[in-house]
Amino acid sequence: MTRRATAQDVADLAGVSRSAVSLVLNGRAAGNISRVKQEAVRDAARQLRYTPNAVALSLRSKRTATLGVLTWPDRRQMPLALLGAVYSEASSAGYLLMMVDVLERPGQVDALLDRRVDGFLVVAPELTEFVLPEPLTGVPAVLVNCFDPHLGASSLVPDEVAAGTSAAERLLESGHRSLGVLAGREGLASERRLQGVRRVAAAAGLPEPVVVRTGHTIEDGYAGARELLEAELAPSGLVCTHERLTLGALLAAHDLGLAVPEDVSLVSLDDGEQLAAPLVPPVDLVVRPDGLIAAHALDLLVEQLELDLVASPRQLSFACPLKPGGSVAAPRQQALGRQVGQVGQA
Amino acid sequence: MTRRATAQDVADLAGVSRSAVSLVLNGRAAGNISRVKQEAVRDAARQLRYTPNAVALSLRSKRTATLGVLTWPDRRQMPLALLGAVYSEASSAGYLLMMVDVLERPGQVDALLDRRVDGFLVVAPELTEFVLPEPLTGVPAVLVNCFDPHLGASSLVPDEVAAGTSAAERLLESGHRSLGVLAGREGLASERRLQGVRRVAAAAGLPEPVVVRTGHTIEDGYAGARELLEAELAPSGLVCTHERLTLGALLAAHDLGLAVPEDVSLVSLDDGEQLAAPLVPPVDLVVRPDGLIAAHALDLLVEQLELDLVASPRQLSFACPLKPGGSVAAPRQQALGRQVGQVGQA
DNA sequence: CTGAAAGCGCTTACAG
DNA sequence: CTGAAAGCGCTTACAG
Repeated sequence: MTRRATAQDVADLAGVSRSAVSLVLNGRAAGNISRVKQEAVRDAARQLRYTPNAVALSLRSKRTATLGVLTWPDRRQMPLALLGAVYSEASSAGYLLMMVDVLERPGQVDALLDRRVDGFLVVAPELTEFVLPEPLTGVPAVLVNCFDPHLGASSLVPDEVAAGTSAAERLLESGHRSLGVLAGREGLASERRLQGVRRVAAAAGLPEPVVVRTGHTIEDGYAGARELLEAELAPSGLVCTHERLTLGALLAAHDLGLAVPEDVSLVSLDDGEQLAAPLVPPVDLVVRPDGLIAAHALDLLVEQLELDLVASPRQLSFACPLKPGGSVAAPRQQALGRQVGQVGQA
Repeated sequence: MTRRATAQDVADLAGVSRSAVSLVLNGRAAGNISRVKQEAVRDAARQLRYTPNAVALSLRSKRTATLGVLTWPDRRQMPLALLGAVYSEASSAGYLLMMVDVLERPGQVDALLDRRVDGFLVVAPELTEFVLPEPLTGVPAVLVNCFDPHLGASSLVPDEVAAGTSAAERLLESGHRSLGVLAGREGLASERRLQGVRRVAAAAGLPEPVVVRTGHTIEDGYAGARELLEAELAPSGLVCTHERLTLGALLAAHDLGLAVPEDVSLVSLDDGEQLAAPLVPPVDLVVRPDGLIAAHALDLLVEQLELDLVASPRQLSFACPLKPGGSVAAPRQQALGRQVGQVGQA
């Protein structure tokens, strides 16, 4: 890297002092520096392509305009959609991000602290508890898609129970009376989404939904859906708590010769992978509002940074709207019963 | 953030000078500082949890131990696998990363330069040309999954032609003689992968593969595969140039009542989404060696940084190994012909 | 063996 | 209207 120009270089070229350069370039020249010299400074700066060294600036101002992001993958998957939204909001607010895998490399939290990032964002791949690490106490931080049980920082989370509720209601509204749920075995998100479905069924006086608890892979979804759909009294509508499960369920339905939505209806919850919505048919999706969550997260954090006060932690919850697709239809006449076709690899 | 201890604080507590603190903590105390004072310094540092301010360090050393990463999404998808591998290697080498969406926010390249990152990594979501931006000339930089036609920097790319070749050979070895290709409409990767397939077919004296050029979504794969599989002389083996196309193809096969691999064999190229391999059945995959590429990229860059010389640009190409799945089998007897079932939604 | 000084590149009071 | 000085927090020659 050829050495970059400093304020001194500009001053020399313009024939003024270093402080004059600073004044002019920061718009504080009014009534301090003569018009002629102002122009000289601007010219010199342009000519040398001068831009202040942000490191020096940071040392002086004690601000880096940089945020630390603590995240981690869940089943090899980073919370990409959420991170993207966070990045976008941070950029707009003038911050750059340093991301760290806090599970794999917890020590890097200290590296971030040493570098004097202005604040922290914790972005979880799945709703979970997250106890703020000890070195972060007193440091501005906001939790996204996770929350601190000890209330060490503000948090923003999707309302997963309501999301499950919406999914189930979508099926009810189309006339389904027997619901099945393909639910992840782990994690708060699975738990709450499932809870939402159950709540709706109970409130509507429906029989208990049939639930299969399973892993979170496509294969798991496939196997779980077969179990559900091959049962004696197979449900007519399925809620899948995770996108990859939905994908597996669709494959399973096909293997069983069941058409979606004619033979079985599907509603999926969103994990930000953009996997369920662009399926064939596009699956009805309860969407996590990543953009909204990220925008509020940055508002909250930036406010703390600019006012230089650590606000008392708040917990914000976000509704998840339903994005209609083509995977829900009225159930076939219940009375007629239904035969599971024996097509494809049985 | 409660004010963090400085070297001065440690010196005061230990009753020595600031320079003594620096010497001791940097292991240069030997024969300079008395044993007693050394201990005093260490104690004080521990007690105050002193850790040097990396910003001040950077101002002095002109190194930030930070790398700028230029990347961008392709069809809303970031090159996650590659970025993850790059992150992991960078961490191991002691570097933190600042990532920037260079398409959406090209101005942030300057922000990175102002912050004096030590070097740059450009990580492309799909093989492509990438002309190094003007402000980066002379700055240590390495291109990953892309290359500069003007040779402005070293680059590391997967051998996409050979990847296509491997995919096709996989089918040939199982006895397939009629190949179909579902190929993305855009991008060098599609082009080269397709070229690899064609080359194999030609070399083996097979008929020209039937090619459908299409978009890159799951729906595109679905539609394209139907076109291919419903044709008069449908191919017995399919190569899909992208994971999402593969997914669509599998759905299409199912809708047509074709079992994989009994009725049609499938091989996919890898885009790092981990979508094709965990399918049901797991699809045979030609894998991009992200870990290897990332490791070499960092070696190349770190070498430049530590030797402080900008090496003359090199172009490295990486072979993509085949990861066998369960989606390839010998074709049905050609002579018998085959009927496309009319199951599912036609 | 130890402390005072210089300097990395900035900006902001503070004299003149 | 302008320049010299201090200070952000470090480390490394350099005197004593």
